[in-house]
Amino acid sequence: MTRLTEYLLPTLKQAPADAEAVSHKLMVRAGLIRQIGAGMWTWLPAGWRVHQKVVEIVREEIDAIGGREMLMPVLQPAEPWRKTGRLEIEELFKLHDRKGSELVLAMTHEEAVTTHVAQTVDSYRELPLILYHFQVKERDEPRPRAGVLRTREFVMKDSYSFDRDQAGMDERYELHVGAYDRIMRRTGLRFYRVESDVGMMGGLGAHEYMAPCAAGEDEIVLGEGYAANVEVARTSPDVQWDGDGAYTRNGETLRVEPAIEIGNIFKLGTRYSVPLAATYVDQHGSELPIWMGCYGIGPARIVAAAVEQYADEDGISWPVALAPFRVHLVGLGRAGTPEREATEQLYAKLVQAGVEVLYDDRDAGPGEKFADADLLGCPLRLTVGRKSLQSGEIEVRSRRAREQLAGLPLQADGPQFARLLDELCRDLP
RNA sequence: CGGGGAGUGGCGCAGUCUGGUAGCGCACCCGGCUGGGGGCCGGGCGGUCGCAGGUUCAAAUCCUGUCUCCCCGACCA
Repeated sequence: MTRLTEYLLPTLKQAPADAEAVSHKLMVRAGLIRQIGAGMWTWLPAGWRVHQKVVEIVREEIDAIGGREMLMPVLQPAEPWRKTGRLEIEELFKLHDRKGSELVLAMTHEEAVTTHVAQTVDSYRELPLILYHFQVKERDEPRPRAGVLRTREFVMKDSYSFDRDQAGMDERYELHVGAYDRIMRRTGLRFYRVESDVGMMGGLGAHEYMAPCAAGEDEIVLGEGYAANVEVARTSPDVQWDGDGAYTRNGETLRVEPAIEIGNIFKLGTRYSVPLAATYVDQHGSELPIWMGCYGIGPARIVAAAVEQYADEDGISWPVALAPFRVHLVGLGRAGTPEREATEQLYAKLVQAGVEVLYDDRDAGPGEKFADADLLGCPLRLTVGRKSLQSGEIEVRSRRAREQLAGLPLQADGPQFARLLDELCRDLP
């Protein structure tokens, strides 16, 4: 799989001086991301593995509700944006090509996807439809902050649903609620689905998926069977707000927690289909506007939220589903020693058995290796040293529980290791 | 956009007030010791001090302009 001596994992003892958020500090320290400008971040190999773990979970669940993956460009003509009235948005990057044509860098893809559906869908027989992609979004943020929590360029999964009528749109919306619930559950994050404000989009309903954590930019109001963002709570008839910090509902005092928005789902209605002329012909021959919904997820924010929620003083502690590697194998002793030889053999077996393993084969001291393993935060750490040769056992440590688990037999074969490690991971948080 | 702060080797910093030719820790390279929680000793490499202009015999240091980055707030379709 991966040997550390052949990898790029630039870990740091000290966090960047100006970093404030835990995820910002730790993701840089663990060698997952590096900054190239304000709100512009590179994902280094280990960080990108985590990002893509999220992407794969999202892809599986959106495919499962009938989503069709595609890819639309970031660079787009300005005209459709003018039609929907969104060319005026300040966060939208605008530019001109050498001929002087007006272009934009897309901040979402309603204009593009609706244009294509308008071009290609004619009949009620072709609806409903869910289209989605993972694509970079560009936003001229007034203030990027906190590492990858708020950036000017980021990958988003955005899906769009197209229906014959409002009831159909509501159905597609509910499918997304189910898919999003499953996605968030699978990531291992603590999250809430909260009612949100329809805002200036003037839509017909919306929810946000919020991950509570200290670096969160938003606040959510929580009670027994109740979760909403503050804007909604303040205007809700059954919630009393004293104008200060305190909220009550049916006599219950509600808690307020900071949280990161990791996803949102939105009933658009005909907000985009009307200006972009996305219509279909129904069974009676009438031309009608298509009913739409849009659904976003930011994988980078899920990654950062996972770091925020589970970090401790030694570093990151990934949920199993997001970890860059399941197993961090530490080989003690220098090259040529018997314990190192045993580690090499173990590594070969793990690789052959398809275990996702990062092997620290550096010629470094044990303290440094253990510290880096804690910092990177893979769920299981296997250690092979002189003790292992004597006992015949590989030491196993859980990153999250920070405790030694039962050792594994050094002499087991690859498939046995794969099975034992799978079982161990199943029991981990 | 308002307020605050910062740009000096890969990272973290000192030096700037009071001008005199750049330093510390870590990292890195070489040699040796060590080998179960960032270990030790010795020897090295590396910096047009963000950029441009000015003042001066002399500028990291003073002046002017400019760029960039961070934090708080506002904003966040």
